Order: sequence, then C-alpha cells, then structure tokens
Amino acid sequence: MELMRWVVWGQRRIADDWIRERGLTHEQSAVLAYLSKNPDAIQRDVARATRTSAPGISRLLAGLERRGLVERRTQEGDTRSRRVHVTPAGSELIQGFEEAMDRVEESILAPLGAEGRALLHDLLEQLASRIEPPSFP
Amino acid sequence: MELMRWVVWGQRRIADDWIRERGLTHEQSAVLAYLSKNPDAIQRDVARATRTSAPGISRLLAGLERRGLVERRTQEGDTRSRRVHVTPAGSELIQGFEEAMDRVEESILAPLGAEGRALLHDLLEQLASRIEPPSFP
DNA sequence: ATGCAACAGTTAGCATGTTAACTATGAAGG
DNA sequence: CCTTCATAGTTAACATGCTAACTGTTGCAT
Repeated sequence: MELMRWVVWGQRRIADDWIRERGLTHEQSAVLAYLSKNPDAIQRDVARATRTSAPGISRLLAGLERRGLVERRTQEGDTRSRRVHVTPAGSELIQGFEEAMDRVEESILAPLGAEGRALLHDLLEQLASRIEPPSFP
Repeated sequence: MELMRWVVWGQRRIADDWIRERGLTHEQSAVLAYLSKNPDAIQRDVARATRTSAPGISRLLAGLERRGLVERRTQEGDTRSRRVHVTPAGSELIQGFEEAMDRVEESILAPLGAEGRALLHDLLEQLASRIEPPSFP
C-alpha cells in the first residue's frame, strides 16, 4: 500500500514537468481537461468527477476565470447552477494534456510488459470495485 | 493509473474514521507514528520520510507542539538541528495507529487472496523501484 | 398558494504542499 | 582568523482539501 502511494506520488512528480511549464497546477489542469471533454458541465459535475468538495471547485474555477481560462454563465432555466465553458485561451493552454499524461503513465509503467499491465489493471479493478462509497448518480 | 489514485483515495477515506476520532489529520498521525518509531529524529529526517518539504514539517510540528503532543529541543553539539520527541500525551494518542492502519489496508485488500496480494506487491515493486528520484542518503 | 426539503454556489476558517527568501549555525578553505 | 559554502529551520505567500454555515432557487406536498 505504501508502494501504491509511492508510485502515485512519483507520477505526480513526473507530470509536474508538463504542468508547471504552463503555470498550472495538477488540479487546474485536471479540471481544464475535464471541462474540455464535458463542455456543458456544471460545477457540481466537476466536483464529483474530481472527487473534491464543491467549495474547492468554486474557488479553483474562480481562479481560472480570473485568468481568463474559463467562463461561468448562469443558465436560464435554473439560476442555481452555472455552466462552465473553457475559453479559447484555456483550450489552447490545455492542448496536449491527455497525450502528455499518457506519456507520463507510459514512463511509469515502462518496467512492465503488456501482460504485466493487464494483470495489474485487473488486480486494481478488484480493489477499486469495492470502494466507491459516495453515491454516484 | 487512475485506478491507483482511486484506491489510494479510498484508503485515505477509510483511515479517516480512526484519525478524525482523535482530532488528528493524516499528516499529523503519520508524523507522530514516525516519531514514535524514531525517537531521535530531527525535523529534516521527518521531512524526508514523509516526502514533504521542510517548511511543511516545521509548521506541522509547531502545531503538534502547541497541543503538547511533541517537544522540540535544540541539541548541544549542533544548535541548528532540533530533535523531536513525542510526549506521553502524544504517545498515548497515537497508540494503536499501526494496527488501525493495518486493518484499513486489510479491508482494502480484502477482495484479493494471498497470491493476488503477492502478485500486486511484486508488480508495484517493479514500478516503484524505478522512481525514487530524490537522493536518499 | 404556502411551507419546507433539497440542491447549487459561495464564503470563512483551518491544515496542508510548494517555492522563495531569510536567519543562524557549522565546516572547510585560504 | 576570515571568507565561503552547506545545513537546519523558519516565515511568507499562494493554491489546495476539508467542514460548517450561509444565500438563493427549485420542486413538491399539503
């Protein structure tokens, strides 16, 4: 288990190279990437997807909005929720994120062959399948 | 990889039960446990062991000292470093931490049999062995 | 319609992780 | 002896994760 934390920590470290070059943080880039793939998400969705709290997302998005990377607009039908859109600047900044993260993952998994990765994935699936405690509608 | 983060996150969630009952945080309990096993550590050692920065440990220990859980004393030979000791109150508070964390780990690994765990451990070893970038004297 | 529960966001407060800048001490060199 | 560098710790500033408390809406039941 300590090993798993170690590997996750190492991955975070390696990913830093790409992220810090763009003046972002891990969380900001993760949120930007999520919003790029889910253009009509409301803040609640982002909070659920990132497994963080609503206040955290509210603050993070406020920061991204200050930098002009996202926009938040209240909907007509329901004034409670606000849809979040990535601006062109934000879209350009997060360009290539997925590929870079794939490369990071590849560099971490390098010591393993194809069957080793499949095996690891299967074992982790078994562990993860029993976790998801929060209700996920 | 996302699966690994998911499992680590789940473990943290489960461990919360034991930790929050004592008014501690994950980091505080980890540091207290480390200090219990390494009574003569200086702050630098704690920072290295927890893979965090020196300022973070300085602040965390200041908090623990305010609560009377640890004591920091400057050594005679070298006034730069300060040796950290767990007080009886801190020792009593962290009592049973290892066992509780073992139970948490057990509950996470429950879906796996003995051979599955050994296999997972072996795979993770291969990944972790290639990481340790920071110099670890 | 009215009242109340549920939902979406926000603000505030605390603890943490990080970097940068600073103090203070120790060690090694000339 | 004095300069220089390395070490240990601290403080400050920013972004994050969390809970608690709050505002505003929406929807439903009476």
